Amino acid sequence: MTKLAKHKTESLILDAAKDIFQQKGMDGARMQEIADKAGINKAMLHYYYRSKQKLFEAVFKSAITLIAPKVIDVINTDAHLFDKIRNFTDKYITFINKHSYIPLFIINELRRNPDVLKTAIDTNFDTSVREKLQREIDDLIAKKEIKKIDSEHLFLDVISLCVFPVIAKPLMTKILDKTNKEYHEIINQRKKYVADFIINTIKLK
Amino acid sequence: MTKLAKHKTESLILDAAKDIFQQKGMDGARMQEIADKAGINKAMLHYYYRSKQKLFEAVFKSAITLIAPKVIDVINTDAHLFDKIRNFTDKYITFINKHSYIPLFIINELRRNPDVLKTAIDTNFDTSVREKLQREIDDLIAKKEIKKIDSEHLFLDVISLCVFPVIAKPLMTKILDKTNKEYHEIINQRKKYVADFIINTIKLK
DNA sequence: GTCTATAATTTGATAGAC
DNA sequence: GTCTATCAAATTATAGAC
Repeated sequence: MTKLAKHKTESLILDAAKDIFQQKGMDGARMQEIADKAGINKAMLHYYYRSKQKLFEAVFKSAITLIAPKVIDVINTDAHLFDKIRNFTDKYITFINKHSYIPLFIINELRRNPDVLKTAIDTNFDTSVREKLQREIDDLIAKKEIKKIDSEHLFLDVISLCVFPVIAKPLMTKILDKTNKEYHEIINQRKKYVADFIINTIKLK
Repeated sequence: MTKLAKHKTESLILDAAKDIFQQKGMDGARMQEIADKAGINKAMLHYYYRSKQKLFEAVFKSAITLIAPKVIDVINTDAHLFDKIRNFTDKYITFINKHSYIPLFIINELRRNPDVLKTAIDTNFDTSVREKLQREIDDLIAKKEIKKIDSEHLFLDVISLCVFPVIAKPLMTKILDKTNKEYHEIINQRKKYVADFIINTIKLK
């Protein structure tokens, strides 16, 4: 039996658990529903993951591990800051739009349980990435290519402008009185719009 | 017996329910916990609100009714667009920072149940407000005070920049490696920072 | 209107056969 | 490893006394 086949059930369970947990959260998810989605018996969930809490933690870690590199890899390239921003808004909005449950899932569960899951975050976001970004910005300020800006606010700006319209999609669709298709088109426009917006604001001349 | 005293229990229940539901969501909230917080018996919850679902809907409607005017009132003043933006970022960040559970509560529960609660939203956000904003923007574009901008993207920008850093506070505090106090200070700075950021981007000359 | 007691149901978890 | 059957605890909801 191959290693893949050997652990086939385990990965079926994890995939199903991702779907259900990310959609309904820890409290709303039902072990029975996960088992049904995986096409196996409920007892198997406990055989492989012992408890709902343990299964949830596996899903949470996989979500962080999936999304963190999307942020970090862009910052770590050698491209110019403007290209990083353009690259990021395009790739990141595409990604979270496809996996639109993940950011809200992380935000929610971290609010409910701020400490227990810190390991997953510490492992994936280290300070060196932020320091690298800060140095790059300081450098461009010195060269008078951009205004004197705060890297932390800039980071928050970019993330906010990309993520919020996606996670608040059902609410904003109603407030703006759009169809789902129309709102989807607005999100697509933002891949370029957000980058232009940010770059326009920070660049000198 | 005064009308206030007559319904004292009912309002004790609603206040307690707001706390618990907004903190833990529909699925995580427990009727017993709400009763304990209200200082009355669990049976009273059902006497006044029949079911958990009905009590939840009362809380949801009150949250929408509390937050919607904060957006609408600012747009409806006769002030210049720039002053509206400055006024909004200041007042809105102050408000949601104080009631930081409300935006996430609304976003979450609307995701889980997009249709049932639409009444509460339709009642509070009507199209005339957005049309008024659009006319004002068109007017300023014609006067060449601001660039040609899309009012819907602008609306999303302002809301995103104000709300996201607050609702993602536990996550962003960790990613930016801040203490709670330091992050709180960053949020405070944004009351002015966000307005400057937006105005700087849209104004001509 | 308010309480105690309890019904009815759901759900995470386990025992034990195969 | 996988399944069926079942337990034990938690939780919403209600009945009925006061």
